Amino acid sequence: MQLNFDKENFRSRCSVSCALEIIGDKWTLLILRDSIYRGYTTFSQFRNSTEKIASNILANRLDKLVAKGILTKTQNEQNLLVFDYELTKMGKELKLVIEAIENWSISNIKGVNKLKDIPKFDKQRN
Amino acid sequence: MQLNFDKENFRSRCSVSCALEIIGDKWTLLILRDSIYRGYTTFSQFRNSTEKIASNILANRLDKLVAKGILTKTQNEQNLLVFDYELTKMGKELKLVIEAIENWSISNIKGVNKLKDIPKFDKQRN
DNA sequence: CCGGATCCTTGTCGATACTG
DNA sequence: CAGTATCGACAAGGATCCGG
Repeated sequence: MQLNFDKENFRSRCSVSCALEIIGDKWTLLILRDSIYRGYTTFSQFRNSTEKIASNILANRLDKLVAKGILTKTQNEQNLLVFDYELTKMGKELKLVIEAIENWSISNIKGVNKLKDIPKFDKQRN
Repeated sequence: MQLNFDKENFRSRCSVSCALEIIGDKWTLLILRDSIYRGYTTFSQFRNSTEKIASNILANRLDKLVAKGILTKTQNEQNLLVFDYELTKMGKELKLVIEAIENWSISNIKGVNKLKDIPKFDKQRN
């Protein structure tokens, strides 16, 4: 699956600008970080993540990511109350973007934690 | 020069989260795109760029980027009314982030323009 | 418990007009 | 030219509530 410029009414045709309209907000890349690097799939995993996103914002961002084809939403087979949000091919490819951001961060901000040093799941859950 | 986690009061110590608090808003990466890929340096060059940022937002973002050490601000020697905003080493290193975003965009959004295909300066200016 | 929805307050955006 | 001032609209964020 692929997005199409003509169906999205972006504000400009610039590749960077279009991508930022999809992933360039305060929370979306953090959700994707959790999905890609920590393996989170459920609403409450994302909600309880480090930066404490509000549930209404989270629901909104998950919806948008599903609508854009970056995540899929499926009912969990073990627990029917739970939905799993999982990366599509498009979503997995964003790993390179997050990697680039992390590399810049590590080089230029003293004292930050690397993603690989963070436990898959925060202590207070599960 | 380098930023320091302990002096910035970021909301978490995650490398990605910290970086996003600096560059992860709707406009900042577009300003940096213009600086890195188009060689823009002045307020009006940035203001007249493709996506038409409002002048108050632009002023705010330029101030923040200067404060964080990503751009420098110096008075132009030819025209003393003009200031030049130029990339520091930290700023130049963000090219890799923008590149990663562009690569993702080109792979996943049909019909976007590549940065190298965009003229250095938009027609209506200068 | 789980995945939201709703309400409400505060903050930010963005357009326009204006100033030194 | 490089910003400020103002103001309405909208989004963020926090708290709480709710159906399954």
